[in-house]
Amino acid sequence: MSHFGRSGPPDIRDTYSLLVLNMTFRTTADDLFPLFDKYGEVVDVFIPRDRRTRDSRGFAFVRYKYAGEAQKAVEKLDGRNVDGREIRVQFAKYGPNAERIHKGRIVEEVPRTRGRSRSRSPRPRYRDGYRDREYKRRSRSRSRSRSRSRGRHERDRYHDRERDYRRSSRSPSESPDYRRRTGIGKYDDERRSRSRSYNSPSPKRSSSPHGTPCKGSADEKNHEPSSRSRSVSP
DNA sequence: GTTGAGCGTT
Repeated sequence: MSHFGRSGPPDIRDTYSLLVLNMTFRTTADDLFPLFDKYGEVVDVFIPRDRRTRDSRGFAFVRYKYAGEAQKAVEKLDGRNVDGREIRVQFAKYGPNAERIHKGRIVEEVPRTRGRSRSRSPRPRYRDGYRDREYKRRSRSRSRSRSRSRGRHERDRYHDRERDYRRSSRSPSESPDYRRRTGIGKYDDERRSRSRSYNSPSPKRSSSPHGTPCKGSADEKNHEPSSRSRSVSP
């Protein structure tokens, strides 16, 4: 029944997309469909989810067949309590392929890179950039609210993914060990050799005389005797 | 198990 979003976008030619925000992370399309279907013909309900965890991201897209119904749903369902949380319903602003949408309807298709459209719009991300800058300026002791949990977790997850991918290296040729073994990493050897020549104390080492007059020196001092005397043996 | 501004799919 509600296999929306399972086979890709059905037909967004003459549909009006609504963006549902502030909904629960556990709300699914099955929960939204009946709600929105009561106010009009819902063509598709899609909830962007994580690619790996398949977790809901907290918002959904509801496509209506007619703008009037969509508008009605926006007026009626905006602020409706769903699963113990007031959802925010509004017209989608951007399409799946970054098309410009007006009132939920695509009014400007995405310019294909056919070469014809030489006058490609720079399409600057003022939103992200501005937000980032503002966030940077507002940071310091402003770590309140502004849940960027997704971003942080996303990075960590991606890191984990990369690590997993590396660990499960399908072909040994992609393994660094293999590269070094084959001799491709001779540069690494050279670099390592040069780096290994720590006979001459490089000034950029951890022990900077007048670089880290902080507790680092204290720690070193603290660790020096124990490490040198090495009297602490099991 | 958590999270809370946002704009999207095999």
